[in-house]
Amino acid sequence: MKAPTLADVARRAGVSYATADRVVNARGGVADARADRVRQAIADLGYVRNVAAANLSQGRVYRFVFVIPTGTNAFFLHLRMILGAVAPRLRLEKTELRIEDVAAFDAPSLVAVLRSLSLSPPDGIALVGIDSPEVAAAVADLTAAGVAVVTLVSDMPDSARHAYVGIDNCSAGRTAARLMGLAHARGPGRVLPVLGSLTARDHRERLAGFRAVLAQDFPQIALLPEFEGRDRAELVEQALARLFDRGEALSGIYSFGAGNSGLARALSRFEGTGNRPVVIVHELTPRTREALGTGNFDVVIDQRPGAEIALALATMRQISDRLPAAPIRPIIPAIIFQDNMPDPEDSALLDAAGLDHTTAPHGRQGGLT
Amino acid sequence: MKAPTLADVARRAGVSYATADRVVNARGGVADARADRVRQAIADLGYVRNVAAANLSQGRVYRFVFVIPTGTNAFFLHLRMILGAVAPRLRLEKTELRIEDVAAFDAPSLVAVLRSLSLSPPDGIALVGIDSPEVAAAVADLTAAGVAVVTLVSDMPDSARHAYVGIDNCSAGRTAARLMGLAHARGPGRVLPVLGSLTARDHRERLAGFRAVLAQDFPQIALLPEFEGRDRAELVEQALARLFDRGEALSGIYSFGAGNSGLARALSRFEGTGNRPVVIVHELTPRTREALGTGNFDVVIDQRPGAEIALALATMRQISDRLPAAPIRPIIPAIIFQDNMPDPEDSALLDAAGLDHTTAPHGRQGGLT
DNA sequence: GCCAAAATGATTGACGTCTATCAATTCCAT
DNA sequence: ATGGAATTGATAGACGTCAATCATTTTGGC
Repeated sequence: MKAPTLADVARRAGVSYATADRVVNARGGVADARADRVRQAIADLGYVRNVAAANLSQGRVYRFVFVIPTGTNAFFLHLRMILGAVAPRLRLEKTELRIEDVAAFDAPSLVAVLRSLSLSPPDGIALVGIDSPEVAAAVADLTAAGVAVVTLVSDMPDSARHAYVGIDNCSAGRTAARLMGLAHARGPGRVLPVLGSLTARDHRERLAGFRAVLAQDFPQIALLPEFEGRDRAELVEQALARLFDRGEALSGIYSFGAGNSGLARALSRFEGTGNRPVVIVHELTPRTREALGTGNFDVVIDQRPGAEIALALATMRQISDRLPAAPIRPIIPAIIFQDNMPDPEDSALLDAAGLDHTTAPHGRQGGLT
Repeated sequence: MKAPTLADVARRAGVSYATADRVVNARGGVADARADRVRQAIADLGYVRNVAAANLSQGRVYRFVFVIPTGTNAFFLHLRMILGAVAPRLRLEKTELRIEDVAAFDAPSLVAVLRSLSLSPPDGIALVGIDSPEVAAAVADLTAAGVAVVTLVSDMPDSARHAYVGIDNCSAGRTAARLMGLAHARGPGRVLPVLGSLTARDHRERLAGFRAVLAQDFPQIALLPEFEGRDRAELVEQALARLFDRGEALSGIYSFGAGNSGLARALSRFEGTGNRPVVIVHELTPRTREALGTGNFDVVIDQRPGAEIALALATMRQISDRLPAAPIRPIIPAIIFQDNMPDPEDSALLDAAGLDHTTAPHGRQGGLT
């Protein structure tokens, strides 16, 4: 009752091992009729090639590249730190990680990096999606060349990327609105959305989800026009300071871009007064962690970069292994209060749940031993 | 620059391959001095045995057993469904899953199952912890026999189990309290805790966390004595009905046992009145999902059984592989509103983040290629 | 110094796959 | 029919480990 090998397939198809091998490894030079018989035998026996044996024989090393924006954005710095921390261990698993820098929000720069990568293509590339036809074209070239391409954090649904690894940003925005509504259970309020840039798809989606739920379920909350902070802390701080100086009575802030240290500074004037607005932000960073702890922020929605990296790696490996694609589901964000902050040193680690094994099954085939 | 093999170790230690093999596989018959030289060579070279090659040569199959309580508890039914769904795919990875039934909350029954399993010990066992010296003794025997033992959902910190796979229940209770407090931002209230049984460690921890945060940060909320529903829906429904009939003005309910369908029925009397208490429950099930959708519950704290199973499998595999133990971190629960419910059919699947690769690294060794 | 026991070395076949080479067969166009 | 091309078969070595066997050396007790 053990798993069939390629030799079994060859025997069943009535061909030699060499011919069966030519078919499964697409080496060419096999007549159609024979190739069909081999494929039929594979289907009949349910043959799945033994990736471990294959990799052993080839001495295969996976080469994966993460293309990460540069700059002071705390989230991406965190992503880099995790990648650095897991790289040594991954080497034991014959996986080499490389980080390529790219300017943030800069399509031409991203295209240049992708083009340069295609000179000696790695096995897989993870990149933060940007809405741009040129980037989409570069991605298409890479996938055509057999590179596994996944989008990280922000998707490019209209490109040829194999999968998106990240949270459902619309759902995250809706969740933020629900939390905001919960905190306004017994009264009206005025809420300000602060974002990085409307050119980023993930930010657009969060805003749309936030708006939709507020409009539908919380008519007592007035939504102010969003402020575009361009991920720059000082801009955020200034804008809020001006608002507060004008005497604007804010009951809530939803900040879903970077630059939250500016937000924290602007809020310091409320310390001890007890009438600080409700503050919901994205991404657990040293700053937001601190603000949660001191009670200056209420909620952090974290996209769990460790889980994202783990899933990205597993996805790229699976594509490289030519395994039947398992459905990739979005990362479920963590909703964090001062009471359930994960251990800071743990957040440098990959998130639990192995992907070889944590691969989702195809359907409802059911049946235990 | 490739990874050292056992042949390299033998050469470095100045012994034959056979001797080195005797050491790493604990076959005995090696003089201490020589064994030490081999171990030194292993340390010097950083040798890590190639598990894939080893398994290939042995035709190894992992045998893992999940000991799951019987009964109508929706959460455990869900766990069983996930296990059934992933079993076929795991077989491709040379992993055989088996479920053993055990009566819920019943230490003698659990001991009997564990004893029977030790007759032909599997490679790993995952079980729901019960506070009991007899169970702890049975676990100790199993680990001594070389079985990888992990506790699932509820821990047994004083036993010899290798790891706990589940959420931090104290933190979950604190989170629930924070959410409850957020919803009471502008006024006092009376909150009722509903639990399954105080004999279950996970329930005790949730209650303790919930109490602590309410007492510390939300003095305006009065905490009623907890109700023990014994995971039985009809008991929960009756108790609440009596309470409401008496005119008790509840502003919040935190239910962290099973039997939430009874809670939903008891709450139906508030439909359309707009003054239903804030309801926070545990575990995403068909019932709680429905109640979230209709607006009868506000928040579900889900321990993500798919992620738990994935992590349990990865952990057992890692122990079986005699790999350096990576720290096991708690599962981060999902906080779910009507706005961010995961796709129902997805919840039958394992959670993302492969564990071979999603294994956490040891420390801060750092350094990319 | 002798003998048994213990320790060590040397080697082989298996696991399933990939790559490569060479020989043998079939096909097709002329 | 004949030659060249395309197809097919047979086989070997490599990957790193494990299990097993048998031969050889060393050790320790007397």
